[in-house]
Amino acid sequence: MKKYSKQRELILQSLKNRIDHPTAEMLYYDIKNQMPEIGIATIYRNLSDLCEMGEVQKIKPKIGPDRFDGNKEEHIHFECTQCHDIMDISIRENQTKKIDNEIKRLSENIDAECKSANIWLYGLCKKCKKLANINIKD
Amino acid sequence: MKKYSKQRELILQSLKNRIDHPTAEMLYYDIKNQMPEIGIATIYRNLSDLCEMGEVQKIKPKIGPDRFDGNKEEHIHFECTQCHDIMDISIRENQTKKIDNEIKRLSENIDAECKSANIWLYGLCKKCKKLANINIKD
DNA sequence: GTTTTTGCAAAGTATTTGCAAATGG
DNA sequence: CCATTTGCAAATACTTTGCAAAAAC
Repeated sequence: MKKYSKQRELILQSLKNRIDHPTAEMLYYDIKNQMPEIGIATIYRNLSDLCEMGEVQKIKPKIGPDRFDGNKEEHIHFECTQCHDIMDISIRENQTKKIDNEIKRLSENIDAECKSANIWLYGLCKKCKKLANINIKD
Repeated sequence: MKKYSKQRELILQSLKNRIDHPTAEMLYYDIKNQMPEIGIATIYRNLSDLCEMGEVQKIKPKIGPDRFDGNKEEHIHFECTQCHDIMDISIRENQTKKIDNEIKRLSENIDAECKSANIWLYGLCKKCKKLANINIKD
């Protein structure tokens, strides 16, 4: 049976308070401020548990260590190919359905039972797009 | 300037000959049969080069080390949540466009310039679906 | 001959595990 | 009390790097 732990609660709240899809290490330093004795292993163990509990999502960026996402709303991810920030893009019901229908149809091609889908977008984020424009003008 | 290398050629051919999205290590053992002196660092270095050259794609499964894909046709990936095999699903022109249009529209939500998209499907592959059915009957 | 690539070993990241002590129910 | 969780240190898994020798051009 799963027992409450102060550490797990802090990790979950800390993750929910940020929108930047931190790595385990980033969360570790964040939480160390409120609880200096905490160990990195506790972070990894709890993130793994929280994933299994469906409270948190582990995501794999193109570059760098795994990141974590505490957003439980329906959304997809955008990764900037320049600064590697990851952003959530929330999607509305009707969009979801349109895409899902199209995608689920694809899994018929290999005779598999598709349970879920994951969509990633890549490109330049707002910030990096702006920077790119400045550099062109120089 | 990039020079030809027997090793790189072998790695690329070996990857193109298989459909199982091997890890660097799996390719290493495969290629060791034809060239026993080869080192694992050569595999990693060349896979990384081949990625930059656009000959090969590095993909991140939910579980385990990075995998590599030598299929240059338009396709998406299906990962079995049971056996963790990864399969290609080829998509036809008209399907691609429908999905792409829907997806690219999403990136407008965050004011980013979307350059590419990646779709993953998850579920039970044909093999594991069959096995699951047998177990239910027992 | 110069530049690139190789194989090997060592180093570097990221993550997991074993274990005795602490905490939760 | 018993089960779970913790912090620490050590172990593991995966990948990259430095370097002298070999291969490509």
